Amino acid sequence: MTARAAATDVMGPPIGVNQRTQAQRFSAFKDALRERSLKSTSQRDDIARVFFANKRHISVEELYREVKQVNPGVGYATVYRTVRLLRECGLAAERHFHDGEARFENVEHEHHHDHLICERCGRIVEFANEGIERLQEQVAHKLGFVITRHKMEIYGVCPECRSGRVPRTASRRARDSSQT
Amino acid sequence: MTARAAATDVMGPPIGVNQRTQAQRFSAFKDALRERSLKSTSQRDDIARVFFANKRHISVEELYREVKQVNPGVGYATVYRTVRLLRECGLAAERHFHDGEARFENVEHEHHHDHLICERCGRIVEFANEGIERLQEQVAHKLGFVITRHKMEIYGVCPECRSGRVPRTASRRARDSSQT
DNA sequence: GCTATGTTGATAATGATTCTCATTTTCGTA
DNA sequence: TACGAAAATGAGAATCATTATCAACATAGC
Ligand SMILES: [Mn+2]
Ligand SMILES: [Mn+2]
Ligand SMILES: [Zn+2]
Ligand SMILES: [Zn+2]
Repeated sequence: MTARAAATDVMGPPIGVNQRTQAQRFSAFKDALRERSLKSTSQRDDIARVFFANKRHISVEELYREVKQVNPGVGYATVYRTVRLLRECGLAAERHFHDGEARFENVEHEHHHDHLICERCGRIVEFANEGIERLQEQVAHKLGFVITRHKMEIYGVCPECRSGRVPRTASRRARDSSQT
Repeated sequence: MTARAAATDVMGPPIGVNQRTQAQRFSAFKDALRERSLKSTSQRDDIARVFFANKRHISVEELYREVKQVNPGVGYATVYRTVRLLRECGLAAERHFHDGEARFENVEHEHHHDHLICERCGRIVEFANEGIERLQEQVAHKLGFVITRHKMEIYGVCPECRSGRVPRTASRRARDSSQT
């Protein structure tokens, strides 16, 4: 979406191409509801719209607050329920970055990716690396396992944080996913 | 410790060599207490002994139950406190395998390792792979990060579970770490 | 319009972990 | 060996994220 570094050798193919538009995602959601004989409601629509429009890796708390601004009546439980629904429909992916709360991101079908997380400022950078994936397969195969999924997160300090002028506190997990 | 496959190419050097004995670990613990001006108590000793003697990847709940058998007066909070202490002393490593509760394992200084987890029976197999570690470093470096730690878990189905005769339920996370 | 059925919001419940605090232990020192 | 400051303990309350409950309320097909 934003600028991309030409680091394809180590990084694998660019992340973020071939994304569905917000509108496409929204109608995919409506279709999924229909298929499952679930009902369309204003709160589901609002929550989904905010989710599709949003930056990546949003927590339920954050999503709840944003939805409140467009539809103040929505309850916490409904946000939880809808986010679970989005996950079940394959439109949202749930992540757990060891900061207690779950985070959700839009699913781009084509590209699996993993994460690099700055322990100082909370920034999250995505990456995909074919070599790592291949080695994982090899290891699993050697041990007789068939992989269903995997999780890999690298924690460290991002370049901005290392360069001295730290983005102070407060804006911790607000800033998110520079999508380098 | 047990039999080891000669899969060093993909797997890296064998895990589990150069382990300290239980007694060595225990006295390292006592030393750590002294260094920090913490007091030696019977409950700390009992909890630590059980932990050092135990199989890998034990949950606080499990540890609590085992400690109860040797010292029924020990409270839940003390087990939590002691396990945290062991972690701070570098004698225990905390893991989170997406089954809600934290698990702790003895730290073998020489060998970092990652995990393969069977989603069917809960079996946990350890592995170390130099190639993966190297690629992680490369990816992080390319993105300007300095790695502090990382987490990688592969989930799948183990050979036993695939071979039909499933170790029924119930023994879920009892069986643990075949240390292939 | 009229229901059957799914949905909602408030709130209680849950499960893992941490905190509180009154009581008890430990251990260096007299 | 006895003291007493400092630390540790156990029971239960508190916390935090998430899920369950349930009465009141929309939705959608007829
Ligand atoms: Mn992501
Ligand atoms: Mn392990
Ligand atoms: Zn940072
Ligand atoms: Zn299995």
